[in-house]
Amino acid sequence: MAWTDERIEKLKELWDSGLSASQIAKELAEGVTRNAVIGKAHRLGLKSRPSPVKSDKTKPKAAPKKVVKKETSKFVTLLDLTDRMCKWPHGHPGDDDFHFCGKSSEPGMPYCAAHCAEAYQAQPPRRDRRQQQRAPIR
DNA sequence: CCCTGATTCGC
DNA sequence: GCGAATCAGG
Repeated sequence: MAWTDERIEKLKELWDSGLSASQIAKELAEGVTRNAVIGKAHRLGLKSRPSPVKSDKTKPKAAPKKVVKKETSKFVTLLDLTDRMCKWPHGHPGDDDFHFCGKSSEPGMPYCAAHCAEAYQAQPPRRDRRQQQRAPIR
């Protein structure tokens, strides 16, 4: 697929319109991918516009932030866990305060007694729950 | 995971 | 010159 003058014209037009490369690719169709669009746009010298990535690394990054953090991680992290530690999670994975309970687990159990109780509650039967709520006779 | 444009490199 | 693959960030 060659870049005819028509296509190039349209490309410029759409690009200037602020459409994204993928949008333009869809618009032009004909087996044109966004990569093709971007590649051509570059060759044509079309600017980079609100390009998310590159741009400038103008990052003075001078925000001391007053007493940043505690360097001594007091949390039980995934790496700290041994098999006799309670693996009950606190927080969300990925958060830097994500950690585990870490207390001694019950023998053979992944959690401490308290968290075993949390984890292993039997779910009340979903069917046949109808009569449970009935007021005691008499 | 979805998206963005940028770059590289074999064709 | 072209664009898929890859990269790098949102």
